[in-house]
Amino acid sequence: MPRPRVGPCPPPENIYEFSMDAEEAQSLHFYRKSLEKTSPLSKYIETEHQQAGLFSLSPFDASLDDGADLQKRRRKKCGKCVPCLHRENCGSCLNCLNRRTGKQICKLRKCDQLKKRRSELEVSEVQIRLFYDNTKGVVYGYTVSTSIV
DNA sequence: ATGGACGTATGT
DNA sequence: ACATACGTCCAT
Repeated sequence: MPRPRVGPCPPPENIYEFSMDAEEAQSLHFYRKSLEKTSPLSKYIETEHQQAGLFSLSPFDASLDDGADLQKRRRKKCGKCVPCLHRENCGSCLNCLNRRTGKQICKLRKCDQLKKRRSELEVSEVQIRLFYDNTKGVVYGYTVSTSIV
């Protein structure tokens, strides 16, 4: 795998944008994972790619790992909504008062995403940006983002 | 519909 | 090992 250029900007090669469904995105992710296992340098290079911002570290991208039990894996708080930004437990909601047996986060801190049933969330498509050099036919990296309807 | 209990995934 | 809190089941 080629080395990415380090820095805040993507390398000046072509950027190819397209969308794929979640299943295709998983295949791409598995392919990347298999490359990591077969190349001794791959882990190091992967880190460089991440530092260069070429691979998405978004929660959804992480969730593409091991897609077999995607449905079973616990979701994580988004970290950006108002409830997530609350640092302190209110101490007076039912969840706070029932902390020991209830094992639930303070109601004021409950992430907006996690309030929804998983069945209410539908990933419509996955946007991919490929960074590549078409003179060499080399892909330097990609980013992944999802849209949810 | 709402809340309580609990197993256990997840991160440290 | 331990704390947190998600997912699920059950009662109301």
